[in-house]
This record gives sequence, structure tokens and C-alpha cells, in this order.
Amino acid sequence: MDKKKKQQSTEEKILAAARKVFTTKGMDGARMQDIADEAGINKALLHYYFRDKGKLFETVFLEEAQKFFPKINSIFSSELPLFEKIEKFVHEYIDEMLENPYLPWFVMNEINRDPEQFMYRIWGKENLPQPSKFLEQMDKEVRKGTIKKISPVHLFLHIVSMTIFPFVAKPMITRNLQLDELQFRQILEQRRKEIPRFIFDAIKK
Amino acid sequence: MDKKKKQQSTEEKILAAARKVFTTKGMDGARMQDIADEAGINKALLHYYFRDKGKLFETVFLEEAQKFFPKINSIFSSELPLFEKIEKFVHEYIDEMLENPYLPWFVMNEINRDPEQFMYRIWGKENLPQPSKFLEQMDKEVRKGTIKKISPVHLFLHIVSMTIFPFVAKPMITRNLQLDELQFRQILEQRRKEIPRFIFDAIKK
DNA sequence: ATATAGTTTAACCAAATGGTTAACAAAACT
DNA sequence: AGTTTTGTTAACCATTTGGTTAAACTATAT
Repeated sequence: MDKKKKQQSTEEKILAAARKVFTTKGMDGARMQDIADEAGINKALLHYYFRDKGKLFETVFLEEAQKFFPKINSIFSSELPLFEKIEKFVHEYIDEMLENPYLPWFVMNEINRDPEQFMYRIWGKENLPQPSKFLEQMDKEVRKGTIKKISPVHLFLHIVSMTIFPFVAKPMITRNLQLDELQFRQILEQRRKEIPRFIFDAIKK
Repeated sequence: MDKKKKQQSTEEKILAAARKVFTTKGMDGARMQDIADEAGINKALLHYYFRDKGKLFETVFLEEAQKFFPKINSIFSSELPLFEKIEKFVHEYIDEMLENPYLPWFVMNEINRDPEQFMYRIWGKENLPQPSKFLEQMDKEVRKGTIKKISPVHLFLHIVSMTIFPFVAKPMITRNLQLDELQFRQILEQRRKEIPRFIFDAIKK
């Protein structure tokens, strides 16, 4: 047992355990007993602190998602020049994911389970993320002739795909490329520079 | 009800229903009763045709995965020149996914649930896919000076990310970019040409 | 010391769910 | 026609699982 675990409050222990179990097994696969075991407490305590499974899940889920998604949004709609914006997005996204490697899968899982509900819980009813500003910015650069002619939508998809996918597909990638934890992490760190450079090479004139 | 459903054998109805339910709800979230309802039959029939839930799931799963994964593998280890190979991979992958849009999520889900088991079931014990040949090929081109200096691993990740991610993240993308089914499909079709061109622009000398 | 509020546990309960059984119906076969 | 085999169903069973309860323990205040 960690020293940490003893200092943690019961509530914190539960949340940490829930995060772990929900992430690996998903909302449906997770068993309340598993979470209790992982936290080293009695199952009834889960219900004492969090009324039911759904509440516990939502707490864990929103805690993570809400602190991260708005950040992305603010980058995309900021006033930075195009390349700096891309660079910043890639950097911050990868950094965040390296610290919370379970987040992407977690989010993807939820978003697939119930897209409407998800979007609503993250951004509220009328507060959708607006990549439109980013798309317009790309479009402007194309018309100005600063970058090659490219569809903003596709460029946008290229960027998010290259940034996010390796995290979601981690088990496949580590297995296929025969990487250990450390090597995988190093590659992800390299990608912070690698992706912006690749994009730059592809669209600079 | 479809006309088709009446012509389908019960076994086919079950498989179609199982595919649908397993794909949307996942192995754990899926209920045998849901599958029976979807197929319009009694629950006991499921057990008559497929011994238990696990067996049914595996049947559906392997049926899809086994027919597709070997194809990818054969492209990567073929003798085609680099750019043709990339083009072919992107083309075939997107085409396949457009026909079976549920497959990527299905596969990712399983691979995350139990990586070892998954790889084993798809490729058998000693028959891992070998992207190494593809990596070497890229490396060779770099040293020959035909393309820009780039890490083969990263280029590999770029390619698969841009190709696969949009399928996995479909609900997020359609929601954020406000696309309907048709528009999403059209964009995916465009990407067959868009991705190879983007890569070409990025690494050609 | 004792009462009190907060925390934790073991034992229990009800509903959901995967799976079984026995009977029935429909073909296929003789 | 009658008999066997295959397909299908309703009712049932055992287990799992989320959730409850009442009792015990702990700390803090009086």
C-alpha cells in the first residue's frame, strides 16, 4: 500500500479507485465491489459518500472532462496566429494527456455511449465549442496565400487526429510497435514538436 | 420490419442483431434480451444457436476483425513503392470503414478491454503484424534522400491516426462540426485523396 | 465520563440478468 | 400417416449486483 493512501481522505480514495476502475472497465463493466476493493473500504461506504453508481461515475467523469475541454476551446478561439495556435493546441493537449492517460479513452467511451447527454454535460445547452473561428482563420490564410490551398475541415481533422489518436489507441500501438511504457511516453513527447513540424511542412508555401 | 429480415435465417438475424447491440452498448452493456428483441425472437433461441453470451460475442467479433486485419497487414508488408503503399492503405481502410462504420469502435473497445486476448485472437500466438517492413522502407527512402528526414515511427503514426481517428471519433466530430450523416460520409470519402496528398506535401523534397 | 454526530462495517434485500428446462410446433424423413 | 429431428417458446432458476439497514466504532464536544 502507498503511504499516500493512508493520508488520503476516504472520499479521495474512493474517487481515485473509481477513476481507475471506470477507466479500465467502463461504466457498465465496472463493479461497485471492485471499486470498494481498490479503495480498500466497504462497499456501503461508496453509497455513503456518493448516493449511487451513476452519481459516482458522473463525479469522476465531469471532474476530469470539465477541467480540460474548456481549455481546448479557448485555444481554438484565441487570437493567436495560425501556426502558434496549432502548436499550442498540440502541446497542451499532449501534456494534459500524458498526465491523465486514461482521459481520452474515458471521454471517447462516454461520447459513444450517449453523445447528446455527453455534450450537454460538458458544455451545457447553448455553449457548444466553436471550431468555426479556427476554421475561418485557416480559410483566411489560404485566401491570403500564406499557406497552401487546403480544406480547413480536413486540416482540422488532421491536427486533432494526429494529436489524439495515439492516446486512444495506446494498447494497439505499444503492442504492434513493441514499445514499453517509457518508450511510448518518449514518442508522445516527441510528437509535441513532430506534429506541428509535419503540418508546417505540409501546408507552408 | 425489413423485407430482408423475413428472408434471413434465424441465425443471420441473431448475428445482425448481436452486431448492432454489441457495437452500440459494448460487450458488458449489451443485454441478451436486447439482442433477442432486436432479432425478434425468444431469448432462449440465442442460447440454442450460440452457447452463451461470450460465444456469441466472439463470433460476431472475430467475423469482423479477422476478415479485415490481415488485409492491412498484407498491404504494409507488400512490395509496393512507399507512396503507392500509403495511398493503398488509406484507400482500403477508409473504404472498409465506410461499409462497416461500427468496426473501428468495436475493435478499439475490445483492444482496450483485454489487449493480450485480443491480439491473440486476431493474429494467433506468433503471427503478429509486422509494420517493421514498412518502417524499414520509410527509413530507406529517407537515407536515399527521396523524402525529407522524418522518423518512420512518427510518419507511421501520422498515417494511421489521420485515417482511423475520424471513424472512432465520429460522434464528437459530427456534433462539433455540425455535420449530418451524409456530409460526414462525404468528408470521409474526400479524405481518401486528402490524406495521401497531405502526407506527400509534408515529406516530398 | 457521557452524549452526539460522523464514519465504517457485516448482513441483508430486491431487481436484473445469463442461462436452463420442458413442452410445443414445424419440418424432414420413413 | 406416423416418427424423428430441428426450431421455438414460456416459465423458471441461480447468480450477480446495486443498493439498504441497523449496529458498531471513532472522535469530538459538553
